[in-house]
Amino acid sequence: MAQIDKAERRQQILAAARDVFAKRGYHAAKIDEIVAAAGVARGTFYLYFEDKRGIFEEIVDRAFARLGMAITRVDPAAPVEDQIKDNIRRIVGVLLEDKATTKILLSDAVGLDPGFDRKLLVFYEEVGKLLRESLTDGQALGIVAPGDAQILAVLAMGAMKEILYQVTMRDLALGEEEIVEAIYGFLSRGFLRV
Amino acid sequence: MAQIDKAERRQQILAAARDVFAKRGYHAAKIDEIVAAAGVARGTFYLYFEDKRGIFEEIVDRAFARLGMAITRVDPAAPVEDQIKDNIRRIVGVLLEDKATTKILLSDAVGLDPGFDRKLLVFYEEVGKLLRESLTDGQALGIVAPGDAQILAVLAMGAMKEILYQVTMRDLALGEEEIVEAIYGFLSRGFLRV
DNA sequence: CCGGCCATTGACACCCGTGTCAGTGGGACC
DNA sequence: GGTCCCACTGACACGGGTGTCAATGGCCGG
Repeated sequence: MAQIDKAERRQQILAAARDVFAKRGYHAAKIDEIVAAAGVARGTFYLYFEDKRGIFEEIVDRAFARLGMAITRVDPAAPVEDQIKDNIRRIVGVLLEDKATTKILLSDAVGLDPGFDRKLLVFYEEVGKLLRESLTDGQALGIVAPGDAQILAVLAMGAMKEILYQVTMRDLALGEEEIVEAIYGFLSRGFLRV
Repeated sequence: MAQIDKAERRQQILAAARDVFAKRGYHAAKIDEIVAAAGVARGTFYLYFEDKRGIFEEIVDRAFARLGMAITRVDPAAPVEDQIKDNIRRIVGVLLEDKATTKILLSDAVGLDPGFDRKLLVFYEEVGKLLRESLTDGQALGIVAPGDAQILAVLAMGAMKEILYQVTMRDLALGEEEIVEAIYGFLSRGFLRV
């Protein structure tokens, strides 16, 4: 076995774990399958990661970090349409770029155990807070419909999560820009025209 | 131990299992804890249910059945607002009435394993089909915004799932009617008023 | 060429939870 | 009161997956 840079080996195991978790789900993913996929022995895994839970958590944390980077605050003083669309575009981009990780985030990490549930809720709460504040600003300017900004934020996040969940789990053949436009249109105007 | 009607005993174990699954999540829920909660011995459990997976599946199937009953087709010839609101109201009602089961549906059953994922997707696909058809009807009549009805259906379901997920997992103090109105307003008109 | 270091290996022991099954007891019917 | 039946019991064996650790070997500096 060729000597490999430590960081690179870590990366290699991380990528294998991501693929196996995405394919099997957290519990059905066995360490033996991960190390086989990484082309490494069982013991090596434990040199680089605490345990199964640890590596899974790292995958999720990195994904959240990437997602967090993609989201920026909307300035309600400037025209909002492009700002909103850009946010949606970046989020969709990050999630479709690595579908294995997205499946892990939206499916495997859900309902793992109470501890992990809390981690997810905290992340969504942070994103929700940002969104809520933007909505509240918008309401003050009259460009966002009145109503509980907290609920609106949750509904908006849910819509996005679901379309990306469906695109990831079934292979809905949708282009990125098509998804972005659909989300934007839905969030901004809903669908009734009575 | 008093003799009990068989159906009642089954029910008793089912209820205990529901509570334990909701509290711990699927994998952390041990048969021993379920039977303890039911006040029954380990062996008895296996007289009534195939195995852990079996009882979990039954809980989910029953929940889906109840949910399915709550949803009715929207007749686009008649005024739609009340029909839509009634559907939302019934769905929200069913899910908030038994939060333990709702938590199981929206959290524990997600990403359990590929088999269960398929079951969930099939259910959402059925609901989505109904919704999609209603939306297509509405588009023909010009009362629903143009656009891919499939995507709109997914976005609408996602918004509902998320608000109910949040209400169930954190205890957002929201009244049922408040939730119904918020969902309806969001689905029908979105939130931008530019 | 040699010695030491360190990443890597994989067989193994331990753990924990599941599902089983031979035994128990209480109610019902005779 | 006796006997049969069946729901119920819970100790146990089995399986399989995890994390460990003593052994290995290749690279590098001397």
